Amino acid sequence: MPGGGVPINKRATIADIARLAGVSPGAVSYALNGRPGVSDETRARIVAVADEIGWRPNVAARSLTVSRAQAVGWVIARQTPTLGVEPFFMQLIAGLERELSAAGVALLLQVAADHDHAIAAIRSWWAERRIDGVILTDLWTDDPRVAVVAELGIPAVLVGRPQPGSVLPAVWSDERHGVDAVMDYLVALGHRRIAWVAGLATLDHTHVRVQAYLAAVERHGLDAPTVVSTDYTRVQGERATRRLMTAADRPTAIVYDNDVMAVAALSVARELGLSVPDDLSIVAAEDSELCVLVNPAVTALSRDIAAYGSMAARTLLDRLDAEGPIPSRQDHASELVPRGSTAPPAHARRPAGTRAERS
Amino acid sequence: MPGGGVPINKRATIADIARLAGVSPGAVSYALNGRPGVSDETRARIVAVADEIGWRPNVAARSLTVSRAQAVGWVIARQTPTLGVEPFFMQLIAGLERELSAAGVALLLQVAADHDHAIAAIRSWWAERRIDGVILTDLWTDDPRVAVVAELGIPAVLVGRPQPGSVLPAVWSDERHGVDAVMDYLVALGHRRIAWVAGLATLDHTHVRVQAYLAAVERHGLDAPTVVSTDYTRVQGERATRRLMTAADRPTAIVYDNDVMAVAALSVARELGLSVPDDLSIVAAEDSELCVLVNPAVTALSRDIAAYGSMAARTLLDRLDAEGPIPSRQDHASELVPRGSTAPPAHARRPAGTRAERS
DNA sequence: CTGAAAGCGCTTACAG
DNA sequence: CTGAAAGCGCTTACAG
Repeated sequence: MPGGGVPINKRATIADIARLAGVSPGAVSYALNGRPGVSDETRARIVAVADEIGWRPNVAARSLTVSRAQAVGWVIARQTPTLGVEPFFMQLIAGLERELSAAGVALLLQVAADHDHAIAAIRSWWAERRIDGVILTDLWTDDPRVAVVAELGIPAVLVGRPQPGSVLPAVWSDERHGVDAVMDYLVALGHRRIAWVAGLATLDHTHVRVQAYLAAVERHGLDAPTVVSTDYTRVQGERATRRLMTAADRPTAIVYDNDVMAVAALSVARELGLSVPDDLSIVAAEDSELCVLVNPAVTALSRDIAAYGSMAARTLLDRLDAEGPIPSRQDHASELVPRGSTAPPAHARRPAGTRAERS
Repeated sequence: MPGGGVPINKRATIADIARLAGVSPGAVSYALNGRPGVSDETRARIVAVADEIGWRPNVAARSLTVSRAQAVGWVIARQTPTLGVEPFFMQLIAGLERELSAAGVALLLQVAADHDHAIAAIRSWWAERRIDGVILTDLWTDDPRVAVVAELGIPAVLVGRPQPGSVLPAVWSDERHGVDAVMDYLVALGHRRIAWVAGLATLDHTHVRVQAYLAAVERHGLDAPTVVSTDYTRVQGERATRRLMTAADRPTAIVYDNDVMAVAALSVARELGLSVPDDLSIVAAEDSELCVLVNPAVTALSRDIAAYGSMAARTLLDRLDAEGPIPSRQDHASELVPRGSTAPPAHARRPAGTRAERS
C-alpha cells in the first residue's frame, strides 16, 4: 500500500493518524481530546489528518480505558399490546434523544413485561458495562428498581416525584397544580358531582393525583368523591365510564388519568345515548394528539413531554459528570386546555343555552 | 483482602475468576464461551465461580477483541410533533426488542429530523464501532440511506419492499393484497366512487399502495380515481377529507393511508353534518387501537406489527451471522377488519335499512 | 512539549 | 488438556 494509507475495509485508528502525521499515538490522543501536551501547530496537523480520513474513536477501546460506556439505558416496563397507544412514550423518547445525542451518549432501549424483567435487564447492562446510568419511568410508590439501582450504585434519574429516602435526582412536576386547575374549572362551570377514573394504582403519580382530587372535592364541598381504579387501557376506561354513567347518582363530569380512556369515554357516552358535553363533561389528565383527533375534542391537562424528557436526560448527564448526588429538578406543571368536551352541566344552563352564572 | 475476593466497587473480571478457580485467564475464556480446550470438570468449576460472583463479560473488552459491538442501530426519521401519534413505532420497537434482547444484542435508538441527520448518525455509530448493523424504516422509493449503507458495507435490514439493485435483505409484506381486500370489500358494499388519501409521497410504500388502488379502480370499472397526497398528519387528513367531501362529485368511501387520518376524518364528517357510515364509509390502511377507540370504530387493514418488527430483527441478526447477503423475507399481508365505519352507500340501501344486494 | 510503555478486560493463536 | 503471550484501540501517568 503506497504512502502509508489506511487499510481498506478497516476503519482508521489512532495509529494510522500518528503515522500520517509523523507523531506518536499518545500525542494523537492528547491532540484529539484537547488536552495539553502538544503544540498548537502539531495539534492542528493531527486534527486535520483525523478529519481527512474520517476518524472517530472506537467506543469499545475508549470505554475500556476511561470506564465509561457513553450510553444510558431505559427499560420501558409495559405489556406490548398497551404500548404505543399513548403518544407519551414516543414524545419522551424524542426529548431524551435530543439531549443525549447532542452529548454523544447513546440510548439503549429495552421493553420489559414487568419490574423483575426490567431489573434483570438493568443488572445485565450494568454488569456488562454497557451503560453509565439509567432512566427510570413509571415509578411505583415503593419502587423495587430504586433499591436495586441504589444498591448497585448505578447513576439514575427518576422521571417522577423524588422518592423519600433516596438521593436519586428526580425530574418532576407539580401534579397537584394540574388537578386543581381541572377541578376549579369544572366547579366554575357548575359541576358538583365529579368522578375520577384513576390509572394504575401501583404508580406513585396515580396516588398523588387521587389525593389532589379528594382534597379538591373537600375544599369545594362537592358531592361525595368517586374514584375508579383502572390500568389505563381503553377497555377498562370504557368499563369505568359505563359503570359510572349507569349508576343512580351519575356524575356530570369525569376526569380520566390518561388520554386513551378519556377518548374511549366519548364512544361509551354515545353508546349510552348521552351527549358530550351536555350530559357529561370529559377531561383527560394527560393531553396528546388523541384528544384533538376526536369530536368533540377533549379538554386536557397539557405539558411539553419532549421537553420533560430532555430535562430528564440533562439531569442524568449532569449526574454522570458530577460523580455524586445532585438535586432534583422541577418541570413546569401541566396547564389546562379547555376544548369541546367540557361545558356546564345541563341542569345548570339557561333554557336558551346562555352561559350559566359562574359561582 | 482475605482469600482473594473480588474488590469492592469493581465488577468481577476474568482474572478474578481465574484466581478463584486456580486456572489461567485464557482457560476461563474458553470455559465461559463453551469452546474446547478445558476439561469438563474444570469448565464446571469455572462456570460455578463465574455464576457465584455474578460475572458478566465487559462488552467493551469483548467488542474490542471480536470486533462486534453486540448492538444494532435504528434511526427514526420523523419530526418530533408527529412522532408517537401512530402506535406503529412503539409496536415495532417492542417487536424488534423482543428478538434482539433474546440474542443479547442492544438496540440503539436515535430520532432524526431528516435523512441527512439520519445518515450522519449512522455514519457516526459505524465509525465508532457502536453498531454491527442498522434497521432502515420508512423507505423512500430511491432512498439515499440505502446507498450509504451499501457503500460503507454496513449490514442492514430494510423494513419495506426490497430495493431494486440492492442486496440488502428486506422484510416486507404484499401491500397489494391489502389494498385489493379493501377495494373488493367496498365495491361489494356497492361503492363506485372511492377516494384514496395517500401518505407521504416520498415513501415507497405509498407509491405501491396508490398503484394498487388505481389498478383496483380500473379492474372494477369504478368512477374516476381520486388521490390526495398528505404527510400522514391529522391536519392534512382533515384538509383532504374536507376537500373531498365538499366537492361536487364527492366520494361515498375514502381510504386513508394511516389510522390517524382515518380517525380524524370522523370529526370532519361530523363537522360537515355527514353521517359515517351512511353518507361516507371510512377505511384505514393501517390498523391500531386508535381505530377502536372511536365511534364508529374504523374499518382497517390489520397486521401484527410487533411480529413484523421481530422478523426484521431476526433477519438482521441472521445477516450478522451470515457475513454475506441473505434473502429477503415476506411477512403476512394485512387482513381487512370490517368495523362500524363502513356500510353500503346510502343510495344503495333499501328504505327499511335492510342490506343491499352484494354485487 | 514529546515519546515509549503500561494497562483497560477480554480473545485467540501458539507452544507445551 | 492447559499456560503464557500478544493484541484489539484507545488513554494516561511517566520519563526525557
